[in-house]
Amino acid sequence: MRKHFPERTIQRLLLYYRYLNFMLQQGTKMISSRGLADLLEIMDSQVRKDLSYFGKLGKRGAGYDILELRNKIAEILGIKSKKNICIVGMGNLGSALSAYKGFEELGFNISLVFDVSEQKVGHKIKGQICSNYSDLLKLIKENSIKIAILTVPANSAQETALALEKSGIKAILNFTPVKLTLSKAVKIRNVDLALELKTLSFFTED
Amino acid sequence: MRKHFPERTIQRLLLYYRYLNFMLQQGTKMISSRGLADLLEIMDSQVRKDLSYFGKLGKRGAGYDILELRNKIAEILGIKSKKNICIVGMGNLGSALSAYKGFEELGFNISLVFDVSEQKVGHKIKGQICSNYSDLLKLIKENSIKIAILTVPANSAQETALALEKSGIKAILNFTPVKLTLSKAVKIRNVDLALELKTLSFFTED
DNA sequence: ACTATAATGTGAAATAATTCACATATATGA
DNA sequence: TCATATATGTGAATTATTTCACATTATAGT
Ligand SMILES: NC(=O)c1ccc[n+]([C@@H]2O[C@H](COP(=O)([O-])OP(=O)(O)OC[C@H]3O[C@@H](n4cnc5c(N)ncnc54)[C@H](O)[C@@H]3O)[C@@H](O)[C@H]2O)c1
Ligand SMILES: NC(=O)c1ccc[n+]([C@@H]2O[C@H](COP(=O)([O-])OP(=O)(O)OC[C@H]3O[C@@H](n4cnc5c(N)ncnc54)[C@H](O)[C@@H]3O)[C@@H](O)[C@H]2O)c1
Repeated sequence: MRKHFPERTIQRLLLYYRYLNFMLQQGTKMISSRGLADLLEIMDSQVRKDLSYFGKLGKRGAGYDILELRNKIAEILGIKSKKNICIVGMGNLGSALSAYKGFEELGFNISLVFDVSEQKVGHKIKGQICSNYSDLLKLIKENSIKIAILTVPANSAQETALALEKSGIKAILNFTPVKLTLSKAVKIRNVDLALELKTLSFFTED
Repeated sequence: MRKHFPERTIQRLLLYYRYLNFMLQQGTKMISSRGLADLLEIMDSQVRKDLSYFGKLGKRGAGYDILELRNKIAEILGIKSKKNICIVGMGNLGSALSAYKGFEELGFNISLVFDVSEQKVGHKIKGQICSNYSDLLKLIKENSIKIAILTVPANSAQETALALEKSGIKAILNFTPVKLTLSKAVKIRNVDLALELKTLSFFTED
């Protein structure tokens, strides 16, 4: 099985996964590529192509067994094994994210959250006790955490990212509007919400 | 002169815009496509191709005049004219977004925020007085708002989206993990944060 | 058992986005 | 002024992704 799939394919797999789960709850047993495609408003051939990267998962003439396909996708995406993550910067956005159930559903567990502020360190925020940023290196190493969500102010972003790299973090979901510069060993994904809004707005008639 | 460009081009234009602003503050006058490209870690030919969609903006042998280019991009993206937007659902995420300065920098103004909760309606949240969801139609029409950010719970998402459509909204930035079904006249852009995290995680070695 | 219908899996074709390569223009220094 | 270096703008080539088209297999009805 190759390790070079379009990123979009992986993202669609996740969307399939959500719908399959929903259909399971409804008690449906089988679904066709067309059925899935209609739900997502994409082409059925796209669904088949996406799934075909990972083997022959369907049955000609019948479609896909929902339970089987759901489990297969969970396996492909590694959803069964919980991954611990941390959030750095428990301000407006960080604390909102720490309360979000959607991460858990995809196999993540927020096991540490950090801040520098005296008001926050040692206190519960959305059910999580906030750790001190000065213990970042120690705690992340101790807990072997590999993934971090970065929600500190823009002007501390690069510095914080360096600390994360030092502590052994291998992937950062970066919400700051800052281009982080780290070694190639750390994978960075930028989520730029202002950019999302502007893109939407640009392609909208008015 | 719109609509036929890759979406990614528009997004990169925004990133160029941020860097150009920064360089202006530094007092730099000119920048080459290579210079910009290095900052964003992309190809210089990509920068030139992006800009070439909008005319001959540079000077051979010299590069791009930063001020000129910045203004041109602002014009292309329509950043000079403020656009009013609203947020529906002032919970964890909605209230974090309402406090975000990044929207304003790209020409947006959050002029209305809505919730259904008695605790919130009529009270200030992050400096904004929260309006009652039951006044949505009236207030959005009165203020001719065309863009909405949707941050209500998943199970009210579709219903709320329909209300937004009815009130004249033309674009929705949807943070709920729900596929909204509206007429083609309303542009929808989904921001799926769990999906972003999972995509990052999938393509990370461990 | 047979026929009509449904649906997959996959090369091939089409479409989209990126990168290359270079002719052309400008700038700089001797 | 001339030579050299710099850098744009853009077709052409390449690479990536999506869609088509159909041979193949399964199902359901009679
Ligand atoms: N608020 C939003 O909705 C939003 C949206 C998109 C992007 N962002 C970006 O996310 C980041 C955070 O935004 P916010 O609105 O939550 O800001 P905020 O000021 O509310 O929160 C930042 C938090 O980080 C803490 N902090 C500062 N330095 C730190 C460090 N070195 N280590 C750990 N914690 C540190 C602060 O004490 C504060 O609690 C910013 O970069 C912002 O641009 C925010
Ligand atoms: N919290 C996050 O970081 C996060 C991340 C990604 C996506 N999301 C999604 O965003 C949405 C909101 O998440 P949240 O964590 O802020 O939830 P939340 O429960 O904190 O907030 C939801 C708010 O919406 C209000 N509300 C309910 N029905 C409404 C209606 N019809 N009109 C207006 N307001 C209404 C509620 O009173 C509440 O204040 C959810 O769909 C969630 O899946 C949240």
